[in-house]
Amino acid sequence: MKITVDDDFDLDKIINSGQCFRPRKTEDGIYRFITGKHTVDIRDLTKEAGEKNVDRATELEVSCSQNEWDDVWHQYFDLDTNYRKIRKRIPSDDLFLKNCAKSGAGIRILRQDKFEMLISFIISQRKSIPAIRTSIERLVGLYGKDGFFPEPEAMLAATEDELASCGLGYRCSYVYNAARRVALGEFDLEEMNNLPDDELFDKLKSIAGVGDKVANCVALFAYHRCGRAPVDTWIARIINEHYDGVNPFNGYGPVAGIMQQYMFYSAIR
DNA sequence: TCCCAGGCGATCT
DNA sequence: AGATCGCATGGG
Repeated sequence: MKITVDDDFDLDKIINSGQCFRPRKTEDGIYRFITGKHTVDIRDLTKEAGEKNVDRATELEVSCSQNEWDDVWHQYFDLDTNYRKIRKRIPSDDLFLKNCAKSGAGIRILRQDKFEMLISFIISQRKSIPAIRTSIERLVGLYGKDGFFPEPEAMLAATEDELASCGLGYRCSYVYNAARRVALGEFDLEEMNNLPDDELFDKLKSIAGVGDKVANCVALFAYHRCGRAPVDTWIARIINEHYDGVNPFNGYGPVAGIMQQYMFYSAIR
């Protein structure tokens, strides 16, 4: 089925923007995304035709039905938000950000699975992105069904040796305890969707292994709190080198997280 | 082999 | 509050 997206939309940038770890591009140029119990294969017909242009629409060929696209993937890719408009509203005196946004045009802030983001970003601390991917895929292999990310309940049966075999190292107890607390209902990740940003942030941080950075990543990439801007080593370096050590993200208001993604992508690519 | 990775918690001052 | 330090593995 064909889908037209009349806004910034670049799947290569999305899967390489560090916000997701499982989506991949196959050798045939097909992008595979998985969220919850849904999988979709996408081809970018515009890119294949060599006609990719940030100011024009993108034609996609998707493997799912129109209903599934509308119910799942439309929201997942945040297609109700106009990124082009947001990107062009960046004031020209912030030249560094403007250049980052130019190189990152096409990135979207995905609405990803809450439990998957929580576990993934707990794992992410002090790991390279390839190493994060390896650990997550091992978790999926051990506790997931049919290639989907594990249910929290499935991880209750985990042993320390099994988790260690996923390369989690000292994060084993963090991952196990987070999964246990979600499985036992101590943390209702869906209910937390109703909390204001600050309360969501504090609640996430009450999980061992979740600090400022991980809590902001979960808030941004699972709860779509686009005013949150995670500060990691890359962003900290940018703040020091380009903003005189003063965190600029408060000034970006409700789109701070989007600006953070442009900068992060620009830094790691 | 060596170095460091999308940080965090504990333990200081 | 702010600074420092140890931490388990895996990529490059």
